[in-house]
Amino acid sequence: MARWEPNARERLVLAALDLFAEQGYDNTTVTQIANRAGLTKTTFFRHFPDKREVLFAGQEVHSRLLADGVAAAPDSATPLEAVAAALDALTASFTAEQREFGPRLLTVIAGNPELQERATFKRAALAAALASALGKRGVPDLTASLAADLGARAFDRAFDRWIEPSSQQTFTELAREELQALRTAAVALG
Amino acid sequence: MARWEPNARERLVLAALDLFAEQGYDNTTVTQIANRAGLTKTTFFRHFPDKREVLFAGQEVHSRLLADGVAAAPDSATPLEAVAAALDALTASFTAEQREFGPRLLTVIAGNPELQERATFKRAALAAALASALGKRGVPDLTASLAADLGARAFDRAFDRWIEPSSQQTFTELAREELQALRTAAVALG
DNA sequence: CATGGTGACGGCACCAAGTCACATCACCTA
DNA sequence: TAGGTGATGTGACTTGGTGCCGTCACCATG
Repeated sequence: MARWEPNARERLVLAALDLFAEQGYDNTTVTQIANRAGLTKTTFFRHFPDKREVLFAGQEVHSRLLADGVAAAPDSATPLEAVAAALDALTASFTAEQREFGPRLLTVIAGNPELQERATFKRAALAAALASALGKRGVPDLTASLAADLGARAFDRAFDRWIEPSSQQTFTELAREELQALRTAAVALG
Repeated sequence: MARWEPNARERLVLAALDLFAEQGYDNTTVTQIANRAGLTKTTFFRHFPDKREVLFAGQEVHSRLLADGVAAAPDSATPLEAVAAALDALTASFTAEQREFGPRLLTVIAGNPELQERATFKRAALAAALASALGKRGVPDLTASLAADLGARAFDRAFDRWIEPSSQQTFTELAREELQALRTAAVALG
């Protein structure tokens, strides 16, 4: 029999989400999170660099999915088509479990400025990954940066719609819809 | 003779900028900043809610300038024209002193992820203020949000150019140039 | 079977950010 | 001259976060 239960990381995430929802982010200490997961504070910080990150871990994976998606798009693809391909790859990686926890996650984040700050930063990181990947295709910086922003924006809006209980469409379908709507709105700015 | 020298806030900002530049953000304690300014840690936190904010304080003023600038634009103005008017108002409020400290400020921020996070958040707050002001003019949400993002982007890019020693143009001129370039690039995405 | 290495965890001490209650002193006004 | 006000100082406290060291299970190799 094992000395340690498996999935320590996942237990920490779930414990944190529970406690944050129950008593608020500020009123929850890292020690409480660790204890609920049957671990200690030290172990928590071995898995996550700081308290906030327990809700945002794994975004490097998302950045890579986006970058690879852009790189895999055909040479003939326009910048926005490449972004669409990247969103296809990213959204396809999401699971039903992630959809299930979505509303609680957004609620907790919405209730705390520190978490909003981290969320904003992570979103910017995703856009930066997209822009960098587009740049490697030869897309001019300004164009790449704008197309990347539309992609990040489409992802956020699609996520909001996807996690709604009444939603029937797939995450990928929603992201494509949102990107198309953003493209139309952007062109109409001129 | 006074017990306290005046301009405590300003002294704290200058002390912080100096120390961050000298020995790095992480290696500088709030107590050090306060002592260099002839004050104590408690007083520092009476002026700034946290250590990072000493470099970003005063951005609420910027948000208000943008919002008021949008509101003051003529009814006939397009969303981007309203954004341009807001940028005029904001950029006109900057002083030669702010330009002088710009490079050091950006260098310090570039050297620390925590500060980059706060900078990203503040930038998003500016865009949100713009978008909200546009919404009050009846601009649709999507359009307002995109136009606001172009505005925030133009501001950042113009600031980078403005603080360069070789720069001859005014901040306002640079912001208008950048906004125009972004508009062109956005329309070309279609 | 024995030995030693590795990896995940606990325990503990420590530093610095941030909070709070209370004291102090200059300045202003009656 | 007395009292009020506001900015500051003092010191104790909580908590996020780091670092060092010990412990135990597992695994490989002889």
